[in-house]
Amino acid sequence: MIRTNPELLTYINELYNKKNNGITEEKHNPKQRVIEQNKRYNWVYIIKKGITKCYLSDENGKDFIQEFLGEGMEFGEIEVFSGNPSFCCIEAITELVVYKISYIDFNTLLENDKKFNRLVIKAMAAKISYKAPRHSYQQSYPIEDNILRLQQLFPKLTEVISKSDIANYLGVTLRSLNRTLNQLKHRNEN
Amino acid sequence: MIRTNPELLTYINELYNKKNNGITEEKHNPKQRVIEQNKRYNWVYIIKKGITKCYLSDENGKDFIQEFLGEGMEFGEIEVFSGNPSFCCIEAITELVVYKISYIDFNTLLENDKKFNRLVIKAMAAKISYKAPRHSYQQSYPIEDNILRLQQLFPKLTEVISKSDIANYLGVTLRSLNRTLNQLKHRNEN
DNA sequence: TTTGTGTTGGGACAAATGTCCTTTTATAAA
DNA sequence: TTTATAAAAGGACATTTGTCCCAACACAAA
Repeated sequence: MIRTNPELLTYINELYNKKNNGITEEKHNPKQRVIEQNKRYNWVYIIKKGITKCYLSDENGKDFIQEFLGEGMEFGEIEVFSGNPSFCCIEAITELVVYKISYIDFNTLLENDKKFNRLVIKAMAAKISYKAPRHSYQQSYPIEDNILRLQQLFPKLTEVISKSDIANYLGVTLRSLNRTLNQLKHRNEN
Repeated sequence: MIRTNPELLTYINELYNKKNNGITEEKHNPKQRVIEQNKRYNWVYIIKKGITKCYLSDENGKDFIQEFLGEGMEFGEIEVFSGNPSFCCIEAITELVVYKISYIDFNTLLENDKKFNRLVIKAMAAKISYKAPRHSYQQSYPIEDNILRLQQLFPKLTEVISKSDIANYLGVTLRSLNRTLNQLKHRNEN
C-alpha cells in the first residue's frame, strides 16, 4: 500500500554522503507535483522522507492511483529506459524530501556501480511483483473484500490518506467506498 | 495485449548461435505449463516462438490473466531478483519454443554483458509501463469500453484467444463478456 | 464575522455486472 | 458410430456499483 525500499535508501544515503555523485536533495510541500504526466524530465528521484501518490489521470478527469510511495522508493527511472515522457504524476502527500540524480549520472552509476545496478533492478522487480497480485485481487473481489484487505495490510490507512485517494486507489467511486465502510461499521455493531 | 520484445529476442538469438552461454532450447505443447505458481525454479525463459498466458490463480479458483506473452518476452526473471517462488503461472497457448538460461548463467550475463544487462532492464521497464495504463483503464471503464479498446489494439484477438481467457484478462465473468459482445453486435446491426 | 472550498457522509434511483442454470455446438475419445 | 467434454451463448434474477443529488462540517481567506 505504502511501498518502501530501505535497502535502496541506505545505499543512496551512503552515496550522497560519501562523494560527489551528482546526487542532490530537494524539498516539496504537500500537494506539490514533483512529476507531471506526459512531460519529459531528466531526473530520477528517490524518496528520502515523506509519502507521495503516483497516479494516472485520463481525458475524463478520472484519477487512478498506482501506488503510494514511501521512503526509498524510486520514480522517474522507467523513463530512462523507455525513452517516453512520464506516464504518471507524482504528488507529495506529506512534507517530502527527495534525492535527485540526472539521467547522465544515473546511467553512469548503473554502468559502473554493480551494487547500484543490482539495487535498481531489484527495485523494478519489486514493482512488478507487487502490482500483479494487487491488480488481480482488485479485479476479482468486491469493494468490501478490498477494504478489509487494505485495513489488514495497513491499519493506519485513513489517518494518512484521504477517502478520495483511497477510492481512487481501489478504482471505485467515493460513494461506493463510503457505502461499503458504512455497511462494515453496522455489521460490526451488531 | 500480446506483448513482444523483438530487440531482446534478436540478441538472445545471437547469443544462442554464437557461443556456449548455457542457453538451451525447449518445446512445449499447448496447455502445458512451463512455470507453476508458488514453485521455485532456477531458469529464466525467453519466448522464441509462440504465445503463452501469464496468470495468477487464487484460493477460490479465480484466474486473473496478467498478460499474454509473445516472441521475445522473458519470464521467470523477477524471481531471480526477488528471491521468491514464482508468483504466476505460465501456460502455453500455442505450440511454444523457449530459450532457457539457468540463474547462474543469467547472473553471469547480467554482470559481464552490458548490452544484456541493459536489455533486461528495458524489458522490465516495459512491463512496468504497460501494466499501469491497463490497470487504470480496466478499473475506470465499463466492460464495453475495454472490449472496444482491446479490439482496436489487437483486432485478431478472438481468433487466437478463447473467450474465457479474454474474460479472465479483463477481470470479468464470461457471462458479462458475452452479454456485452452481444449488445455491441446488435448495436452495429441497426 | 462572512464567504468560499474541500472533505465527509448519505438518499434515491439507474445501470452494470455477477450468479445460477440451461442449451447448443464443436471436437475429441472410446 | 456413440459418448464425453469443453467452448460458446444466453435467460432470469440478485447484487453491486455508479450517478446525481444534497447536507453537514472543518478550515482557511477575505
